[in-house]
Amino acid sequence: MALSTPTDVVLELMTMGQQSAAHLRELLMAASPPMAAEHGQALTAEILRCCDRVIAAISKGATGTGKKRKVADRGAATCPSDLPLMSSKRRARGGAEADRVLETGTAADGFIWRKYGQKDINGSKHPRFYYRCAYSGEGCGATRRVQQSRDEPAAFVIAYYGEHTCGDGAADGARAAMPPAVVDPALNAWGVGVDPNGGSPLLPLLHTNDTRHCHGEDPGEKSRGQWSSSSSSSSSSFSSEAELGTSPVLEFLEGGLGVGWESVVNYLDFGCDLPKFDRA
DNA sequence: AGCATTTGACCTGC
DNA sequence: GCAGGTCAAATGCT
Repeated sequence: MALSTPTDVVLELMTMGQQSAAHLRELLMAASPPMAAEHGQALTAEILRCCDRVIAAISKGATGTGKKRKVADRGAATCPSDLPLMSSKRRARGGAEADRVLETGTAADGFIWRKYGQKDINGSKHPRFYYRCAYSGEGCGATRRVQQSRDEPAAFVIAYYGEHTCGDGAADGARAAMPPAVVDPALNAWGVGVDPNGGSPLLPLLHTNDTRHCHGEDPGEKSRGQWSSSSSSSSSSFSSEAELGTSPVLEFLEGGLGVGWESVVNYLDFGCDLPKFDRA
């Protein structure tokens, strides 16, 4: 592949996805019964809209302002399926850059996550990563766990816990670019998330009491330093899970909609410089 | 200097 | 005792 940057790759993949969706729509129009065609067209239209938005956003952001942290600029071609290969306690400067994979930053779900832990999980050859909303300092209790799928290494199982109370309005737009493939943890089955409130059918299923759309306060400060250890010692006292039951608020397997989405999501989610949806 | 990231250590539940 | 989840010191980057 001659795609030199992650942005190029994402653009290429999104374009592929866009073409596939367009093709699907044509097929639906030609072959499906009216009802199915109607639903199918709505879905494909949504997919196309998402592709357009992502492409537009990336194109706009591809001009080089990408300034997450340095790591975002490095991992280029190595992002997707190579999960971070941690070496020693601290990666050596310089040398291992090619293998570097960003682990935090803007994710495909539009929220900004910060990694706070990593753990080797029994029976899984891939470690599990723990992320917390970057605005947890403001009391946002959302966390997520990311684990590379054992069966399908190119896919990542992501589980969300807790609720965003950080008022991330910008995330709404970004969220529209989420992959449509959703696993309902209760059903343990694939499906297309349809927002019961009439939102984007591409958005994952959320509990109805999910309060993601919270007050949009200015997240002006771009960084908050170390986690204000307000929760001090009781490490597992995180309450959101208790409030919401034992199952994650949202869980889905990224990579369920074919090569395009899978790859794109992997790129986006692991930090290959998704154009930042400005929170300010 | 300040903030982000890494990762070993610690905590908790089973 | 073990495994999963979290903390926080150490370290790197801007």
